[in-house]
Amino acid sequence: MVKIADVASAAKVSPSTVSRALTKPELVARETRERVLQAAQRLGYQPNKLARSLRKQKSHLLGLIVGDILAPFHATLAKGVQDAAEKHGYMVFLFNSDEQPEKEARYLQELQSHLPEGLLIVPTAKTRQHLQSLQYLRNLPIIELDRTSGSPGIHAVLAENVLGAREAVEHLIQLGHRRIGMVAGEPVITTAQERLEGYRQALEQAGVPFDEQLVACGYHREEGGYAAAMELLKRPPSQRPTALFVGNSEMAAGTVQAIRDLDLRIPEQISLVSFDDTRWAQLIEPALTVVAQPAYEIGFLACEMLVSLLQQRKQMQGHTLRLKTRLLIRHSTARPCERD
Amino acid sequence: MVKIADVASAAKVSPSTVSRALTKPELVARETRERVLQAAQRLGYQPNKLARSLRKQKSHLLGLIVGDILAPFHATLAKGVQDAAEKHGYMVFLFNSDEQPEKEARYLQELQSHLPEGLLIVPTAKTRQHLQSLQYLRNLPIIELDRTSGSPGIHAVLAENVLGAREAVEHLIQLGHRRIGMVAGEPVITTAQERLEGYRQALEQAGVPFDEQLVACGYHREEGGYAAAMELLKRPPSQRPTALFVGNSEMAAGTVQAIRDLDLRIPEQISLVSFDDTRWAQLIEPALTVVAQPAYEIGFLACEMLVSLLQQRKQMQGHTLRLKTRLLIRHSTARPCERD
DNA sequence: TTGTAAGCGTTATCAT
DNA sequence: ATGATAACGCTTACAA
Repeated sequence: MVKIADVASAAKVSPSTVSRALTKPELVARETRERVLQAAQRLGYQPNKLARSLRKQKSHLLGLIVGDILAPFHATLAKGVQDAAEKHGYMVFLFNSDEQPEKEARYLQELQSHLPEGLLIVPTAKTRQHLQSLQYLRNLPIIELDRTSGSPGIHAVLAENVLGAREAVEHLIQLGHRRIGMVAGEPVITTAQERLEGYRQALEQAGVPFDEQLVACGYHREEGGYAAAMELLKRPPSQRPTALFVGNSEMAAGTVQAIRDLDLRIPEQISLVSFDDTRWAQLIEPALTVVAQPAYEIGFLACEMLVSLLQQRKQMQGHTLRLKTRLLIRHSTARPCERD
Repeated sequence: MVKIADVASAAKVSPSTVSRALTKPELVARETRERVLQAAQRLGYQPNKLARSLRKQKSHLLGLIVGDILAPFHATLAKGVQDAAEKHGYMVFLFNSDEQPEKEARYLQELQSHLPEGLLIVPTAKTRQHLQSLQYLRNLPIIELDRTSGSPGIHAVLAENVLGAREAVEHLIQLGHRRIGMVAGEPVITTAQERLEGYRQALEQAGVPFDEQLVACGYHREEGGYAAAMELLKRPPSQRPTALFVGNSEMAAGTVQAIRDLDLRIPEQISLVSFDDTRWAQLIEPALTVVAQPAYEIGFLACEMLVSLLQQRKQMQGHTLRLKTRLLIRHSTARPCERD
């Protein structure tokens, strides 16, 4: 590994001059600067960021913890973050909590030891308490993505979950549905809460009484969605929902399976609308009506927010950014069946 | 940030003793050790990995560059790598080349400055030449994933592309297809070459003459797949393939679109088999017959291989690991239409 | 404008 | 078994 000292002797100057020529060119005479730059080039010099970070007490590193890189939503978040980080010259250390608080704790600790300058995180239920014991990390600017941990004064970039859910359910109501079921996620997660709230609001506004029998909460993954949908769809035909609103795309996949296993037809016998747009939602037939989230933008803007926080002196008050969702009406929603 | 010196004074020992107590406990008296450990615990001490890496000249960092984290195959690779890395106490620095050689070059450089101990990469067409100028990186153990750059003596973990493709095409032939088209990727990528080769071999073995008119190469993404499929399917009915073999899942999505736009029915009018298994391939109807790649295992084993290389003294000879694919026969393949 | 020297937090070496 | 010291590669006062 060629280091500053090597460049220095090659250019016949002191190490400090090399350092200056490279990082503060205006402080060094043009002639010297060129000599140094050439030597550096010739030797293939690359600054050692470890040493630089240690000395400057700045790592130019950002930490990112997502729930599950295999989920397109999270992968897209991560891409947005990375693109924004790159734009500002930051590196991103990416981890998966796999939605497991213990893993999250481990990674937070690991991350801390690399002295990141800021943290972006899709929190789990325990994020708040994990952060408490991490003295260094918790004093960093932190931005939460997608959902919040409820930590006081924290920054967050989220989707308009309530509104998005309301629009989806309003769409169903407008089509004439009254018995609308919801496949909701685990209530500990704020997105699940908010989407449920949107569902409630839409019903209330339309004067449809809220019936908790029509809400099935469960594990937020595909299996959970399958089980929850089954529970709702197995009710006697006269009480069975004519439409289902699903809280995320993974549960939606389970819901589609359940519907198929029961030999129901979309949208003739059951209308379906889900949060999250995915490749498969577009490709199945009928294509799914969905509430699309601006995943890339959430990641990108969160990172921009973090960088701007880093560039200011003082910690700003906690700021929450809410990004609009878009209801994409495709072919899984229609008027309810006549028998109804 | 609490450092070793703080722990040292709290435990009334020297910094060296703290360092030893933490990293080589057997070298320090039990009593002292406990005092140190307690002090460290109490103060919430976390070693500064920057300093440690600088001093030890070992970063415990691995670099990973994938083509596109948004593609499920690459995301899964990354997950496998990270899980294996974690198992051995390594951290992974993850980048996306977006399949662009220029981005790859930038990230390789950035990566190098953090002194990773090894590199895992899904190479682009220029990886080989990029590595040439990176003196530090190119002397590291490097493992290529999914495809190879053709660098001499390099290690790689790949799928059995030739065999996988051959099985897929043999399956079509067994069903009675003779006019089988291939939607191939860009020939610069070794996976595309190999899958094409498998296609050839299957035809040859069955005594079906190879017809280059039935092979459409193109950009490996969805648009490329759409265009290529269109080209093949728009031929006059008597020359139109009765089955299509597609080189990867993104092009397969484009192919499905093309088939639908032409109002052809799968599998009655056109059989379809593609490389890569994805969520949508399982969920569309009919579900797609695919050649599934062990993406997670490729990532995991590649990382294991890298770690074992790091733990040996000398550089081993370049070693290539080929992992088996699995032909998953679902419902997009059937006997060709009678008119044929 | 350039050089000298100290220090970032660790760990390895050498004493004791 | 423990402590003093130097060194990893870089930046930055301060001095010249």
